[in-house]
This record gives sequence, structure tokens and C-alpha cells, in this order.
Amino acid sequence: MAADHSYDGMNRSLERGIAILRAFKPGVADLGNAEIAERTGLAKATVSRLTQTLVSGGLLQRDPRRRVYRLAPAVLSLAHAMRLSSPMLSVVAPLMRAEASRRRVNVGLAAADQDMMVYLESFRYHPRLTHRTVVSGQRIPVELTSLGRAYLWALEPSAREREYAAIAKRRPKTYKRLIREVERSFAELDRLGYCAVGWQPGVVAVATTLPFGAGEPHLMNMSIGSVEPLEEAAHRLAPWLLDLKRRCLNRLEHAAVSELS
Amino acid sequence: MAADHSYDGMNRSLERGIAILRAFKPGVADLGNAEIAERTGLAKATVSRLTQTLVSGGLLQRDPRRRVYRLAPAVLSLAHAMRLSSPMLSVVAPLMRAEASRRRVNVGLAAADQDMMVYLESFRYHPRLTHRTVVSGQRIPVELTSLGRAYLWALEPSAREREYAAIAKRRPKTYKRLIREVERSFAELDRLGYCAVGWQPGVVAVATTLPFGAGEPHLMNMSIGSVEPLEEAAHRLAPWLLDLKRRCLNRLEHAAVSELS
DNA sequence: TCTCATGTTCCATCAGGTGGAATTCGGGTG
DNA sequence: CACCCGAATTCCACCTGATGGAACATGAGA
Repeated sequence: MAADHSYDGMNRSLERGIAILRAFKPGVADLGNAEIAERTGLAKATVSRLTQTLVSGGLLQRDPRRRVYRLAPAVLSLAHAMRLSSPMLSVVAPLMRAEASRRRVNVGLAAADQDMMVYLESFRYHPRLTHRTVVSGQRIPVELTSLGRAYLWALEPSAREREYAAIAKRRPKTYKRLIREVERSFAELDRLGYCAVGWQPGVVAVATTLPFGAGEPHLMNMSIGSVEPLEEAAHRLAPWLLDLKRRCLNRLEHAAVSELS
Repeated sequence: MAADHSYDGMNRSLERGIAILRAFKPGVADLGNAEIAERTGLAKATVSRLTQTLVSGGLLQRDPRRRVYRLAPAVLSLAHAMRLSSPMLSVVAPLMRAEASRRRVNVGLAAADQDMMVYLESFRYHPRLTHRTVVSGQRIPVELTSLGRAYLWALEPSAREREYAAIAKRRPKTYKRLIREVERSFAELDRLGYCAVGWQPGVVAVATTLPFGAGEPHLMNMSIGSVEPLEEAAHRLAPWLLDLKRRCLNRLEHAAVSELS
């Protein structure tokens, strides 16, 4: 999908293999070769060979009875390796958890993947159980959420333009209105260092950036189920979020320094 | 790595791309092109091109300053999609969690990936915090653990031989003794439906199979930190495990039936 | 048994992947 | 600031091996 670059330095087979993996998402769990071919626009024969390779590489497994493929345990291993490897996660997660429990709110950390935001970690506050991390890996739209807007805000202009183009393509109808809202969030971020959005009824979220290192920007949010007006809830959450952000950046600084041993 | 099949129906570039992804594991978080080339045995130029493709596909991200790649958020999304898609997980996990809390033990669900076992889910009992799921995706050796032995036991002879060969290659020294131990576990599984292993000091684990559907076998275990002798602890855990297994299979049966609507 | 839908294998074609060598890039050093 | 060194990228000629249409297998359902 997307603009086909005449020819960059990209490896075609691998690109296609990745496209096949990405065809699996929550809701589309099991896919046969035919459906994969349809969704990716690849030739049947090609899909057949690539899925074989993905199976032998352990990223897909097939259910021969139902003639479908699904994602294999190896993707869990990769995710596990990633979480352990991320200094961001290992340093910040404990602070997030403590804050979620102390303030009785949800606290999330996210980064961008293509034109979606992905939760790297999310501690949900739940009055009964202690908060558990369930939604790591969950994808949410960039243009509708506080996390996504903070992300767009953090981007340099050229990259931001690319994102806008993706949004325009995805939502031609509401595009103009969305951008206007997005830029109102930018103003908030400029002025106050956070933005507040209530994209799901009864849920208020505030988000900010967690700028560290050279890579992709990370975003942090805090959210709460609430009946009070957005403004009010946001004003309550924002100081907590900004304080948490400050402490996280401190810790990251320390961790980076002590790593130079 | 491993035996290079002269030429099966495998796509070489994709195979190599997967090999690169697999080079990232807990402990080896950041890899430069050079190190990837070394670890995978690929040519520098090839690695350079494939990593570019993986980055553009969102599976890797690069830290330009440190000149290294690491796994990208998209792998979390894939893992997330996988967990949601697995009927096994969604049906069985609640039962596992309840059991972990009720019996005050660790309860795990695993499947095989290549020659390792991968935890699909694991509820650790912890007296303080409620049990959380942390280790999903963690890899443990097949030959030393109760889960792994139950897996080997569930395999058909030809596949089991392949696993034996892999073990022999990995541990030429202790191979013979290991196989003897493994087959003692088989005897337990034949007689009692479970096997008990204490592969880490002070930890006793019992495991059994969770045969459902046509795909790869799933394994379930229960473990506990304990100072009592293995036999004794195992006798305490086994009835709980087998009862849990029975209830899980029931639920799976129901779920499968009601899916035919 | 026939039929239809889906997956796999074949094969001629040639796009495009490959790896050694040359080049560029960056960061550390005197 | 010029220099150097290791790493990454780009170039390029070679030719492997990926590709997709068509033929062939494989099951499931009628």
C-alpha cells in the first residue's frame, strides 16, 4: 500500500513479507493465503511462498485444518526483547506505575508507528485489582488523541506534513476540521506544555512529550474517566503529568550518565 | 544459522530479514550493521539494505547518534494483535489468573518457537502486589524445563527427533544425560499426565499439555518457590494443575462450539 | 462423484538482489 | 583545524533467484 517508491534501497521481498505480517491486526486474526493476497495486492503464488518462509522463520504459524495463518509465538519474543531493551521503558515504567496508583489515574507511554500511535506501556488504574499492563502494543489514531497530537507537535515540519497528508488521505471528509483541532492542541502545547483531548465520551486525557535521546519522540499521557467538563479535569491532571514528566527526564538523565561507566 | 537447505521454497531475502530481527534478543538490545553482519553471517552491504527496509517497514528503528538499530514499536503491535487473536489465550488466561491467585502459585502457558519455549502468558503469584503478567514472550530452554519436556512428549516422533538433534548440537557434552532425564519425564507424563522438574534451585514446576485444535501443542505449568523436596511439592501442585487443565479444555470446547453460530 | 475454491508447483523470463570495492560520513585525536 | 580511522552506504557488473501466470493438486461441500 501507500506511495510506491519507484526504487529506493528497499528490498522488495522483505517489504512484502512485512506487509503480510502487518495484515494481521486485532480483529483480523486468521488469514488464508487468498485473503492475504487480496489485502496486500500481491500475487497468489508470491504470497504462498512468502507465508511459507514466514512460517519457517517462526513468525507465522498455520492451522492446516482451517487453512489459515496466524501470528506465531516468536512475535511475543520479539516484543519481550524490545521491552527489556528499551531504557526508556525500564526507567520510566516504575515511575508510571507508582503515579497511576498514587493519583488513581491511567498513565501511558507511547510512540509512533507509521500513522498510528502505539502504547509502549500503559498502567490503568482500577479501583479493585492493582493496575495491570494490558494494552501494550495497542494502536490508537494519531489525529484524535492527546498522545497523537503531542506527537505531531514534536515533529519537525517536513515529517509533520507527511503525517497531515496521511490524515487527509484517510479522512478526506473531516480533514479540515481535524487539522483545526489539532492546531488548537498545538497552541496548548506551546503555552502550557501539554494538550487535553476527550476523544472518547467520558474520558479525558492529557499528553505531553518525553524528549530524550535522538530517536523518535516518546509521548506520555494521563487519563481518567470523568463526568466533569474537559477543562476542569485537564487542569487537575496536567500538574501531575508535568511533574511526572520532569521526574522521568531526571531519571533518564541519571541512567544515561551512569551508563558511561 | 542452522542447516542451510539447499533450496526449499523459501524466500532468501525474507529469511535473512527475519534472521536480522531474531538477532535482537534480551541482552543484545542495540546492534549496528557491522555486528548484525557478524552475528548473521551476511555481507555488510546486504545487511545495510535489509536494515533500511526493516526500518521503513517499521520493525526496526535506528538511533542515528549511536549508529545502532533496535526493535521498533510495531513489534509490540504485532504481539498485541497476536494475543488478542489467540482464542487459547483469551479463554484460558482468566482461569489461569484466578488459579494463580487462589492457589498462590505461578501459572504459565507456553508454546514452542524453534528450539525454545515461549511463555504466551504467565501469572506470577506475589504475596504483595496482585500477580501481574510480565514475562509474556520470555524464552526458556526446551530440554531443562517442565514445559519443554511436556512439549517434547507431545511431539510426534519425527519432530521429536529433530528437537533431539538440535539439543545434541547445542549441548554435546551433557546430551546423553539430558535425554535420559527427558525420558524419565516422559514416563511421568505417560503415567500421571504431568511431569515435574526443578531446573532452578528452590523452584519446582509441574507441566502438562493443553491439547486443543490442530496447531502446535500448548503447554501449561504451575510452579512455586519451595524448600521442600521436589516430589513433595510436585504432589501438591499436580492435582491443581490437572484440574485447571480439565477446566480449560472444557471452556475451550464451549468457546469452539459457540463460535459455530 | 462432481464441482468449486483455495493453495501449491512449474517454468520461462528478467527484475532486482548480491557482495566486493570505492566512497562517504562522523567522531575522536594530536 | 586538519587528519585519521572505523563504520555505513552507495556503486556496479554479474547472474542468482524472485516473480506471476498457468497448470496442477487438494479438500470441502453438494
